[in-house]
Amino acid sequence: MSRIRDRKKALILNAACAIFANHGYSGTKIIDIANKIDVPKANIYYYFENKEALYRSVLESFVTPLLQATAPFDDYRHPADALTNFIKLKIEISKNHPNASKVFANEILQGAPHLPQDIIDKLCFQTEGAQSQLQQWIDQGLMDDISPIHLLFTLWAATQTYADFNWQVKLHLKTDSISDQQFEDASNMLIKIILKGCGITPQVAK
Amino acid sequence: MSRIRDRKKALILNAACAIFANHGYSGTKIIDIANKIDVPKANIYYYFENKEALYRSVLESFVTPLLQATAPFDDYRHPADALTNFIKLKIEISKNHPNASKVFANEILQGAPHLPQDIIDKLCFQTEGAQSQLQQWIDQGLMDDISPIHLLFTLWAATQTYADFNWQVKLHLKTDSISDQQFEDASNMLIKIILKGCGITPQVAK
DNA sequence: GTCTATAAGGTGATAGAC
DNA sequence: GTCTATCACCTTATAGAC
Repeated sequence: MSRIRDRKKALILNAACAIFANHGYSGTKIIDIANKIDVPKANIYYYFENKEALYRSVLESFVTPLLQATAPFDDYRHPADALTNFIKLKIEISKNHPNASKVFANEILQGAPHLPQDIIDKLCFQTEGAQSQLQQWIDQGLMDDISPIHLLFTLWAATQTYADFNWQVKLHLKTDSISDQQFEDASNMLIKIILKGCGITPQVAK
Repeated sequence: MSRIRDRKKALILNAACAIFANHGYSGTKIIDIANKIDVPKANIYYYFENKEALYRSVLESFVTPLLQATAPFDDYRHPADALTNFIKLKIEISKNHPNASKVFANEILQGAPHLPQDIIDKLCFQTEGAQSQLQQWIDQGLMDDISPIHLLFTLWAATQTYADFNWQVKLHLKTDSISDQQFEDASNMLIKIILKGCGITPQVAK
């Protein structure tokens, strides 16, 4: 309703996201979230019913960008464009929402004990669509015969890793924070390897 | 010393691995580990100093196979063989040690708060070696000019995903457990995409 | 809407009998 | 080597004043 309420909810959600990402569900204490944004602990409970509801809100906040990233499979007629844009979008997510990505990854890692069924259904539906689109392109001879679902697993993993395992990425890139240039390097390398590896030749200019 | 002691330690370690994988460090209760193998809680404390020591032992148990997987970069003269074997070994690890892989992944995800420095050093050392080997092959014209470290990030992510995110893999493959055939499919697809994507032509038979 | 104080419940770790 | 009983501590969640 009120803008103040929404702003404060967003503030809490953002702080919670960071703490949950670095400590997991059980490792996160409400008091740590409260301290991070200098509010009393009870105030958190005024805006969110309990710890689990807060956690689930963090999870849900990540679903929208995640679903949007799959849009290129519907929007483009040629795999070169679709895969290029999909990779770019997924790397953008890793760059802009590393903490939410980590919370989500941790959730999947542990077997999705808190993930609502309707979210699972949405993700499955999108994945089915992407799979059948890839299969069409294979049938049309626009790309090599590669198992669509395994290709998706690789694309998800290779793009997410820049968020979920950014500790490792920073360690080996010897940097404190991954630069825009490095995200672009990652994106370009992946596009190059995936397109060439799938035998996709760029669409002929019309 | 005694074989009985070692067997029991291994039993506890194995149970701990499964629980830590599914609940994280803080979410894991010693009593759950004890119940899983029907021993009293205090018995766990007889074999391991405390919760953190037990957790660290689980982490350490995964380092040996992890380091061995990188061996192909030293053992082979041609990127086709090295990458093929590296992918095969990493997929094998995902198949045989999914829980340990999850514990390790979760540790990295959270910024490696419990990972001993000597393990970090070993991993860095191996990675440096693999990077310079890849660079040599690029310089020799045996593969395309692809950032070695970004290629490694992709290889790690794409292989690990079959262990760490196996919940998701099972969901989309519509199976209760990933079959040997499916692991092989994953391995073959990755080898195909990566070799072709990196412009690597198989070594000419001598 | 905000915050202090406290209730209620659970967990890591150990002492000490066997 | 094994196990029961218990301690000490900590966290979620709420009641009730402001």
